[in-house]
Amino acid sequence: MANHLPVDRLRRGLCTRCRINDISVYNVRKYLSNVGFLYVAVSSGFNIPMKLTCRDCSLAELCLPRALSPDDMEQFETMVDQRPAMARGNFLYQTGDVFGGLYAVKSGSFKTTISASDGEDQVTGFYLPGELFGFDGFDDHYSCSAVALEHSSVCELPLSSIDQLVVKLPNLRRELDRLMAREITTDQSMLLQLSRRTAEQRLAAFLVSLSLRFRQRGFSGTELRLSMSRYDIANYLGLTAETVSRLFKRLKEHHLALVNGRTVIIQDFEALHRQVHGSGGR
Amino acid sequence: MANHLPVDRLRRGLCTRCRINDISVYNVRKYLSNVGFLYVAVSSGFNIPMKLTCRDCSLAELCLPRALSPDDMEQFETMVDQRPAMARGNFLYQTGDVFGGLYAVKSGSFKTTISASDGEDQVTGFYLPGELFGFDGFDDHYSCSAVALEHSSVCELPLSSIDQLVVKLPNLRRELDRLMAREITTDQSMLLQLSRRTAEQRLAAFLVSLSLRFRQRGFSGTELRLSMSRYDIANYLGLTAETVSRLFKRLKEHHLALVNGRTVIIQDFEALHRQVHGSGGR
DNA sequence: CGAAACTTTGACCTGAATCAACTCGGGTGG
DNA sequence: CCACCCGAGTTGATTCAGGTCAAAGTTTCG
Repeated sequence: MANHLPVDRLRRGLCTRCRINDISVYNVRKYLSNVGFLYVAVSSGFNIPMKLTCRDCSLAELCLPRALSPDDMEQFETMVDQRPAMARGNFLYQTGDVFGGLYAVKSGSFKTTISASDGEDQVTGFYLPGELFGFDGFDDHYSCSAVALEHSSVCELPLSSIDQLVVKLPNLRRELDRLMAREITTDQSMLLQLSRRTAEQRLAAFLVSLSLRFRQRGFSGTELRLSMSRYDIANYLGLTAETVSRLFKRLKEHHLALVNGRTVIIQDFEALHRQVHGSGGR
Repeated sequence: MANHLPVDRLRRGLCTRCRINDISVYNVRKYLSNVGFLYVAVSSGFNIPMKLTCRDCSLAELCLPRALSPDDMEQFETMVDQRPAMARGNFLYQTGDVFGGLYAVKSGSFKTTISASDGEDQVTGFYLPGELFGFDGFDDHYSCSAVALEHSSVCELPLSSIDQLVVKLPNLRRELDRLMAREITTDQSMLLQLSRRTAEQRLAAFLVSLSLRFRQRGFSGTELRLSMSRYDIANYLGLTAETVSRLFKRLKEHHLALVNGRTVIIQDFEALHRQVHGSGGR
């Protein structure tokens, strides 16, 4: 069960396999150094409490406070609460809960879902380490539910802190506005996806987006481990699990990607990219 | 060419037919008073410049500053620019334009569209008087284009003003956050619409939403005049114009609504509402 | 080790897209 | 004032992408 990650990230405590960024407290069994990469296998050791500052966090340059000066960062840190790790399938918040604050993924991953009156759910987003979510609650109550897709942990920025901080740190306000705008933009491009793209194009877009986000986080952009089920992917893309399964099969046949269970190896990123932006939808 | 509206709205200058809220400067030809309603016919008189304060605006209780105290409102007013009226089909801003500010619809209506790399457009929203839009630009550049669907005018809240005001008026900041969150929420419920609902349900939801919004604005909730084409509606709902046309026909047959060109008379609101929330999509 | 949850595969069906006429209404210019 | 034109809207015939149902694998995890 080995995986690779850049040395400097390991030093600062990022584990790629389980994506928990407190690797220093983990039981590291074995590692091999190799041209800037280490192969590590990890086990157990979850839930060890440890106050990690934002400055030390391996996700610092991806996360909310990245726009802040060192001084501002210090103020910011004191307002952030680190939540205990959560098991897969647990809710961080549910539809209708009073807005408590925003959350940054520290490790693991989350999905947000909105539910129709008849019980049908729609997955509205997946969130990877360093990504901020919870904006759907800014209007007093969360309109979505957030569920951990695997063993995960988050940092919380409570509403009260936000109100205090945005006055003191105008940069933070701008950054929050920007992130919120980005949430709107991605939702809207999803609208375009869902109504104007074929199933094939949607899946390609999904893989391309995941690949880019993984790479940004220092993971491999070509070997991905999906933390969400076929059902979640299908639901997110407005398809059925069966269709997603068949599409994965087609990707294999066309040598665009190797898919085995939840492991995806992207063989031809360019081709996938072309498929997304390729001429016309349906 | 007559239409009705509450007396108190007329005094404050709201015309229902053309939805221009400077009716006092219009040439009112004929009116009949009747149990709190007036029937008016209006003509010509567009583009007469007139500085209208937010406090006098008939949309005050719907628009952005509604959360402000009279004192705050006074500060707010000075920052709002009234833009000249625009003809149908003109762009207020286009994809890629540098973010200039947010816009509130004063009269008429707008659509926002996002365009795919291949030129295909997707309508992401329709905006009625009193509604605020332009949030898609908060991340430096507008990701959508905004087009006037009819003769329309807007109030502009420039970015520089926003930055100044949110510091002075915390209520305004909260209200902006709330509106932005609402934008996210409606986009996400559109995601659900597009991927989990049948064509019939989507159109029903569209009509229900329009009806409620018209009513909120003091217009009739049962007799609507659509300012957008079948193509726009279809595009917004992820359908084709042909399908929308057939669905309207079906609504007529089932006596749920009378549709004639761009005039819609809702006959059975409850039934439409049930259709939206009815058990299961597809 | 075994149950439950997730995936894959196949056969079949259907809702909405596509393509192609045709109609209607409003504006224009002779 | 009317003939013409053009874009918007309607209607019908046909097609097919992706949904549905069913049943057999395959992980995963207690």
